[in-house]
Amino acid sequence: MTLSDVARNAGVSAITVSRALRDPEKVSPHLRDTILKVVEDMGYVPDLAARALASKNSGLVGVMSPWLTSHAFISVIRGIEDRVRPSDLRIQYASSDTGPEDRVRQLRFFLSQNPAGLIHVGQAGDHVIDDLLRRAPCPVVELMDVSQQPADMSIGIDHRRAAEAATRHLLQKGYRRIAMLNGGWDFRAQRRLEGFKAVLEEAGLFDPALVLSLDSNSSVGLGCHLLDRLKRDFPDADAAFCQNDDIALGVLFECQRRGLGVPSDFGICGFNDLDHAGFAFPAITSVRVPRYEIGYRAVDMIVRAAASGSSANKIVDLGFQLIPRGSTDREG
Amino acid sequence: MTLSDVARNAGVSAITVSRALRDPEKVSPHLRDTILKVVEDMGYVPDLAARALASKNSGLVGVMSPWLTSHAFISVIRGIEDRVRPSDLRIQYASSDTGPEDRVRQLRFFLSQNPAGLIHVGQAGDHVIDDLLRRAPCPVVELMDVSQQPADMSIGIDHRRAAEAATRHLLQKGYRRIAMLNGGWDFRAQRRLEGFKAVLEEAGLFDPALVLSLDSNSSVGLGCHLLDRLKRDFPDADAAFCQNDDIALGVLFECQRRGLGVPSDFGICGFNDLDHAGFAFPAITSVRVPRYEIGYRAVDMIVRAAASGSSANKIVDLGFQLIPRGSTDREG
DNA sequence: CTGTTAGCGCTTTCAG
DNA sequence: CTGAAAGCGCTAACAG
Repeated sequence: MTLSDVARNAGVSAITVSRALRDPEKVSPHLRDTILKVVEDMGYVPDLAARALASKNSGLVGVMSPWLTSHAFISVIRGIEDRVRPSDLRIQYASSDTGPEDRVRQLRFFLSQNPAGLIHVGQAGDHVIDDLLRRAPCPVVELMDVSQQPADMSIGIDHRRAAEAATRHLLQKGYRRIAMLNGGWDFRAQRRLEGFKAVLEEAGLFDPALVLSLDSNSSVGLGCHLLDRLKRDFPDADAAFCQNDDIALGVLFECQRRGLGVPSDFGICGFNDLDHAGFAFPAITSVRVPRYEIGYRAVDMIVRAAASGSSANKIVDLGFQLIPRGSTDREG
Repeated sequence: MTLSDVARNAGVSAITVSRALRDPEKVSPHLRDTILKVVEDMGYVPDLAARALASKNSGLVGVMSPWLTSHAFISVIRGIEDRVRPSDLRIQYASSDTGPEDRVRQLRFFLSQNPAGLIHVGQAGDHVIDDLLRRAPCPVVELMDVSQQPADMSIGIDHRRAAEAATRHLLQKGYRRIAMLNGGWDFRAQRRLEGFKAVLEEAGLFDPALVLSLDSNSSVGLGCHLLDRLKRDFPDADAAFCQNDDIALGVLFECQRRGLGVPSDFGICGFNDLDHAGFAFPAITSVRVPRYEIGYRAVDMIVRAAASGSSANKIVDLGFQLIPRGSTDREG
């Protein structure tokens, strides 16, 4: 069933039906009602491929992230979806955690579809990707560290400063042998390491041996494992800055298993302020990142850039917030 | 830049370039190499909208779920992505947790795109949706309880039997005042309630007052909250069958906060066997659902159905597995 | 194996 | 406010 079928039944031309559907204002009220009724009755469904081809406007926003399936990204997705719903855009997600060549392939796929916008959770230093993003014929928002120059626009927080705040907090609470526990070393994690290192060096307390990392598909398990290794090799370690709250949760459990008192014997600070952090026992100190808002505003930036026709290299720093809780709550 | 541009530069006709790109076998090796080189040099990117329009084949698989952003769905997505990657399909996700009319809108959106397949995480009893799915001109896989008749195909587990197994386990361990703690009551949760109820009634131990539920956007917080309410109103409650592992985690934390011994004073059984269940202290007994495989095979079923042209009302029961752990490990 | 012709379903552009 | 004509970029179907 096509637009012409509807047009015939309504006694008008195809283009008028098209207008009644997309731009009701441009059709006389009477005709509009007739047409919309026929559309309804026939159960007509427009063909988006044809529409995209004819108008060179797909209404599609591509989201590309290596962490599509991470707990932290869930809130970002919620924000994205909420902002998209009232618009006439659609979102298509692609995970890019499968090596650089696949990443390029995914991006090409998006570009094949005349996207209305692109949201990219960056991997640093991939020139091919950077180039493609820079040339993309649509607004591009990078969800990343705001300290970097984006291809087009970016939104996020300053991860280095967030790490500094967390590390200072641990120092203030009197912890002295502070470890940093990590999953993979993506760009953000590296920025956090810089902040962590800078603050501890200033205090004369930085020990590179206390920076542990390991790839694992279970973050909670990783936390258990890393604490285990840490306490085995460095029994005097007295706190951990964990790169996400799942790791922090694993560390907490492992402390409980070993009978290590938290926060008295060992302090734990997480990152992201996921759901469970505030409800754990003890509750886990964490760095709150406005993830929902990052997703929401990323789409918003695309909508606005598309409307105004220019994006003006916008960089939005949404800021973070350290949330002190029981897991570090002892006298400094 | 279009196919014709490439064709001109390669000194062939457009259709030959088209074939070299999609069906290299059908073009002579020499010509193929020439063409692919020109494509590469020019950085030609095919227009998927035009392709979809001309071939009536979008290569798009729609995934619609009310839990796109739930922890349990993450593994399903991983399975989906892994199976899609080597194929020439693309996935588009839509969340459908925003009311029935929006759900229909989302589905229509997919249908507007000539999807190659549809994956639907079902909400029971929505006739409009059921109808649309039944009429859909493509393979449809429902991720749901396998006890139901699907519109086309379905894959999953039998939630009622899973709940029976979990409840029996709690009985075996000597728990007698067993509560069921729940988020929303979707279809699966209702099936689980049936199983829970049946087993307890058989033992003469079912008490409807011990079935608690509450909507909340924080599952861990919900677990804390529900345990709180449970112990306040029913101090003799001695175990909880939680509808997911996040709730179970909240219950565990709340028990710790109250000084309730787990598993001695209170038994906890979760559902899904999420990452953290096995690493908690004590580790949390849970029901393992093959979520990754459900996603993987769902796409596989679509691919096969598309290839064979028929789906034959396939229903695949992947089975579950009760994983007994510390949180219920006491002498019966 | 390669090319020609026609047309997918819609929208743009330009007339009325 | 409405319509006619043309064409978006690609591929099916047929021919050579």
